[in-house]
Amino acid sequence: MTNAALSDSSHLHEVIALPPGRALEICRSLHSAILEHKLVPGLKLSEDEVGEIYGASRTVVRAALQALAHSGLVSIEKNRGAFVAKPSVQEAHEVFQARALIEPAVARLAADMITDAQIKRLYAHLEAEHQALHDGDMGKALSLSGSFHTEIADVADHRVFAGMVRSLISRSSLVIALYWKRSDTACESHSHHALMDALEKRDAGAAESIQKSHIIDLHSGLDLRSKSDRGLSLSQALQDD
Amino acid sequence: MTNAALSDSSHLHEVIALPPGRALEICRSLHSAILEHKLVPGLKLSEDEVGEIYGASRTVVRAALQALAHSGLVSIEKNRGAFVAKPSVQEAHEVFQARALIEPAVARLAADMITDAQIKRLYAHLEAEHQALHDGDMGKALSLSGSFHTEIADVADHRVFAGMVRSLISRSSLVIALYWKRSDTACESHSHHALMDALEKRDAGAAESIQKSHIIDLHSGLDLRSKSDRGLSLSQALQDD
DNA sequence: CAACGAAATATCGTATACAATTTTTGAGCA
DNA sequence: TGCTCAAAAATTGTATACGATATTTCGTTG
Repeated sequence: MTNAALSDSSHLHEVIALPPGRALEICRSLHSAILEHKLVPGLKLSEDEVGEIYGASRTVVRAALQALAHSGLVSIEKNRGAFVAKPSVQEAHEVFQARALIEPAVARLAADMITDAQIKRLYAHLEAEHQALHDGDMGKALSLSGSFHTEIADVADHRVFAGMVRSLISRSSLVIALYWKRSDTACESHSHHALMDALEKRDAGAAESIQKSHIIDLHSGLDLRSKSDRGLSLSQALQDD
Repeated sequence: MTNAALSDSSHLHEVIALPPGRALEICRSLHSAILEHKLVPGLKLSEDEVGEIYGASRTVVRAALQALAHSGLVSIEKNRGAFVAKPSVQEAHEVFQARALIEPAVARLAADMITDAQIKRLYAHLEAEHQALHDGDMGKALSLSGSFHTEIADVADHRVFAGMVRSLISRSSLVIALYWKRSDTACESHSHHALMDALEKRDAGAAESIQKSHIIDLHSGLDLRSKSDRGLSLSQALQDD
């Protein structure tokens, strides 16, 4: 089970705008599952099926799916149903461009107001991330790696930016599921440690520039060539026989 | 009636993530009404009442209200219902801080790729804004003033930023309804014309800095002192008798 | 045997009914 | 008059039923 203290779903209600209840629970559960890559992009989320799994009626499930659709994790097609979203190459670029603009500004804010308790908490988070990697639980490691960013936003105590970051992190998770090309997912934690150093020194400028480099680095770890550039054209595929 | 060609609701489905249907129509209608300050912050949006107005069942109305809740225009309280959102002073600051970061970057992008047809369209938009002011239709003028910003985002052709700008503009409208202190709402259009000059020259740097100044100027037009500073304390109110 | 098309099935869209909760009302009392 | 509390009314939360649309199946035909 995901450790609630280190998961980002505890504040989800602030960005999901759903009142507490079963719809929110289903929403959180699906959210976690998608972030851990247990549900792959494109997978169909049938209302009946989801409802049966959680023991809820379609009314409730629909509310949850619509909430996830609003945050970009699910796409709903009229009269066809809900699917785990499949961000296009274009959207993948846009998500990381937005992160490169917003997250450094958020890191700057966080450096100016972080408390000792929060520093401790973030180190514990890194430790959990490290542990998940050690255990070979990639899904959890990825999810924790993302929620590290949302926790920075929480430190900045800026609801509006925090909401944006949460949404961007979620979509990044889908982008990574679709387009990640690097094998060394572990290198991430190095950047996170560097950011922690800057935060601990309350060095806002350093925090901002480290975060910016980190996002750009992540962006460069994606294979965002268009399909035709990736040799998946029909003619080439047929020649392989 | 709002001119559809100049309203920002035509692209709403992209950010609302609601499939076409009556729910989206209700959503759009309420959205416009809130942006035109026909519905004031804090107003209760009863499901039955809204449903009767639009001739739809509560099921559909609920979907619309939840969509609006997610975009921050409506707040839903468990077992109490939906209300037009009432942003706090803190949130008001945050919304304009976010705009000051994002919109200048968007203006820069827009300057790099704006077409002649889009320039023409934007000038027509400014003309409509001017006309609304001349007619004394404040609600429409305010709404058009906001949608000018979302149209810039559309020019930039960046879905992710456009979605954020749309959401921020909507919330700004609520903030203005609650906290606007300046009487000269017309001065806005001067900034918009200056931005158009920069866009027409494809001067990305100028567009960025003009937009940043414009947002900061708007922010400074708000009275965001906390309640106790505004002389609305209980003791002072009682002394007025 | 592949292509087409119609019936059968499955899934979503919407309305409505009932349960749970909140809000209002007003009777009783100090 | 003003307060308390319980009953009534109103409103939201959820389940279910039915109609509309999409998908699949399968028999027919060229």
